[in-house]
Amino acid sequence: MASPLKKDRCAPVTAKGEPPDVRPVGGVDADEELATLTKALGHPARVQIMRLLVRREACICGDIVDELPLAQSTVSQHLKVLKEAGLIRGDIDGPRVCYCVEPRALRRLKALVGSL
Amino acid sequence: MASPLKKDRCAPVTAKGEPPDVRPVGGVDADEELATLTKALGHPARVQIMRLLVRREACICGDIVDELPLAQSTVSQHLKVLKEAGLIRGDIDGPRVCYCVEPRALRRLKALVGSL
DNA sequence: CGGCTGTATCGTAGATGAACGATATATGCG
DNA sequence: CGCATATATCGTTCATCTACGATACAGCCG
Repeated sequence: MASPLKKDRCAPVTAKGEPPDVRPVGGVDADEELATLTKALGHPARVQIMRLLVRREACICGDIVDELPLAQSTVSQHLKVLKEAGLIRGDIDGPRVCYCVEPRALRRLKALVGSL
Repeated sequence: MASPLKKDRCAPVTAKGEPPDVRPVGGVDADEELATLTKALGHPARVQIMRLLVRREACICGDIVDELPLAQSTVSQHLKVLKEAGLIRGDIDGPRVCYCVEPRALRRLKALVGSL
């Protein structure tokens, strides 16, 4: 049903050709940033969403709702939290929205956590 | 003033001789664990506390209160959150309490974040 | 055009979080 | 013993989070 390609719309998760992140991993700003990112991730549903988006190497759309035991509006709220933290991106794809991981933010998160 | 050694009381932060963590980094349990750990870290004050405890390679005690612009009771609450998440430990050291990072939990957090 | 579908937003209710001051508890000291 | 110090806990207030249903909105399809 529907189009056979519901994924492979956003940028690839494994973006390798980008410049390295030169921002410091310490200091007050970095602390704030780490707190913001971890807070956004600090809910089981949002962890699940991130894993879904990472596992499928492309992004999926509202299929996320089907994977979680939550109402559509609730999932949309969680997606908004992740988006506002910069961890994911939502590209409008016709009537639906295609979410995908923002590789830079994910790498940044790993760097900040790794600096502890 | 007081005793010249207010630190160097808890276990070393760099515990190298421990067995590797064999728990899976995926699955529902891991998702819950990651959410719990990141939620605990998801506040600027708690990030600062973690950094304080990590930077001093040994643990410090109530000096944390002096470093943060928060009331003593508030700091104590944040320490409780971190402790309940397993990220730090508090060893009673006479009249004070000596907090230090729990290296296993920190490594676990890094592994879980790294698995994303 | 008009309806269908997918998504976001609104409004609301209950739960949790953050911060503080006040107070309790425990330990060492004189 | 009684006081001083260090930390935890209590009680409270205000803000934020979580979840839901209802509804609004936007694009496609017939």
